[in-house]
Amino acid sequence: MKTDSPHSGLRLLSEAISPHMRELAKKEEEQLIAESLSRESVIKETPKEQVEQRNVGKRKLFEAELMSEGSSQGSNQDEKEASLTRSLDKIVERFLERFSDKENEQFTLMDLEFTAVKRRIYDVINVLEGVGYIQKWQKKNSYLWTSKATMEEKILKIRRSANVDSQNQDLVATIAHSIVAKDETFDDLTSHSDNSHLEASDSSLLNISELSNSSLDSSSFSSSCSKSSSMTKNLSNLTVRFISLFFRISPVNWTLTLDEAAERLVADSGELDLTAASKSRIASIKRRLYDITNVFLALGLIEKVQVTYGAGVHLQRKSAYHWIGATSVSSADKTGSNSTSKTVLEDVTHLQQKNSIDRQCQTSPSLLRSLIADIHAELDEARAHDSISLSLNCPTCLNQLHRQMPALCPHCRSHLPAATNAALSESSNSLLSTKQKLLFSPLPSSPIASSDGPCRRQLTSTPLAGVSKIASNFCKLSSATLSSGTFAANRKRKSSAPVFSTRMPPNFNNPNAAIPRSSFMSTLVTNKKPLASKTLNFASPIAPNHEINRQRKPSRNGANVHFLLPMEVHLPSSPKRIKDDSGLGPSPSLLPPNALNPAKPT
DNA sequence: GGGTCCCGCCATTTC
DNA sequence: GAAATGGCGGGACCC
Repeated sequence: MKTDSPHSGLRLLSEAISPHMRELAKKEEEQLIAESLSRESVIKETPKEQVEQRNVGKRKLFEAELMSEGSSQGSNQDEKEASLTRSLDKIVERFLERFSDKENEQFTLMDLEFTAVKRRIYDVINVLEGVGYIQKWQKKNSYLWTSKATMEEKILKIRRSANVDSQNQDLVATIAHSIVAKDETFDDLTSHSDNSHLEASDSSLLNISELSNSSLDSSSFSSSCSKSSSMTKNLSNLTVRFISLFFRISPVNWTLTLDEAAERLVADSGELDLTAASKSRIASIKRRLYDITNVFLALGLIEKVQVTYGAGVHLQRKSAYHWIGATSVSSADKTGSNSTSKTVLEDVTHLQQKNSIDRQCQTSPSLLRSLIADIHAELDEARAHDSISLSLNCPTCLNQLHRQMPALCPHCRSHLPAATNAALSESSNSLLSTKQKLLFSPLPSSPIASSDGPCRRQLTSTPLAGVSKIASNFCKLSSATLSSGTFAANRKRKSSAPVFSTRMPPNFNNPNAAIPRSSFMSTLVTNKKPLASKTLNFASPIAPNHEINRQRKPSRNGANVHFLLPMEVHLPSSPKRIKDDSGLGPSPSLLPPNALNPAKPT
């Protein structure tokens, strides 16, 4: 745009808007210029003050220009000032009002039929771009409002790129392999698990980078973490990375504190240390995350919750944000239904995560490490008691073969015949299936007939089944049912650690029972921008049972109880059986990046 | 005193 | 060179 004075551009812009606004802007411009000139004639201002005066005038003019024909009915300047939307969530609401029924609509800032401070609009646009609602159009000052479906698709991509699924599938595969590969040590297993986790994280960084379709060159994202420093400086990219953190840091409960997120984002860029610069960087990122969360709250993508760490005198409470997807709390939830709050991700992907192994394994490596220890103990016990050996012998050395996947005899290292391998494989698969059923079994698909209203579900004592049970939340389980399931009765689990309590509090099934205030609290979010809406306890998953049990409490209106899974707990690097855990300790992101990848003992 | 978030300076990018 | 864009830190406000 060719301009010959600071105000000529604004004049051109004002000509493009309504006659009313054009008149208004013209008057304001004349008034401001007149005021400025009169001041200059009386007071000798410094150049800086002059510039500032001019900038203020320009800002006011532009903000006036952004006023719509419909909303510009106010006759005086005070009303206009008051009507200027300044907060990000309000601006998002205006965006949604303006574009809620639109799809793939191109627009410029001048097309926005609401009043807002321009600088804030840029913030919102950038976040909306990161979410996928908006795409920057080819030419300057032009944007494309896509659609909710596009946004959901992008979020799904972000989540997939977080590699949670593949990461956990790797872990499951590792566990499954360990079940049949008796000679694999626990050290190897944990080392493998952690490596896969870190590899997944690293690759997710790259994928997330590629996902960002901002104006920055995507190739600059793909080389190293150190280069990601510049990535985090772009609000759109920061938005993408922030979303991915929900699935990376907290793959089960999708809940983050801003401290964790900021620290992790800085750590990802290789800047996390104890220097003042690093702390300043974290503080700066946090400011941006506040902006992003405000937009997310207005979009209904997250909800604000309170999380507690530890217990007793060590109890710490913090605000956090829980990813809920694009669907707000359903009316069914508000009326007391047992249904979960459905996320858009579920809608889009049709993932039946609730009872799937995949879902069950979306948990922390440390938890899985503990589980692996359980599995080994259980298998040792089973082998000892059930004599699960195979009556197949190596044709070369005649030693007895065990259920192992390699096609080599473990004794003489000779190649086994195809028929022997097939038999071994079949037997291994059978054993694996049995053990998976035993160890990973989801909740029974058929509800158990119950005399006290809603269907009850049988449960197992398996830690992962416990995960599933909590994840599938809202299942009403009486303590009697919980402790008397067939599996639980038949299998006396010798767990190394109470990974998850499978016992509900005594009065859980009795809505009239008094429940202590300190219990798990969850209330529905009624406002788009709630204050502290939920209280979640993120005590260690391997904390004593009573700690877990204290987490549960019906919501204030008795309508909805959210069970969120415990946050990741970092275990000692030693691959010993986990005996206890206080549930305290630094937040995951405070730990060095390699904390999850203890050096493999040599 | 810390969490939150609005304000606006000013560097960078775009035209 | 002007305008658009947006990174960034200050600081007000609130609890």
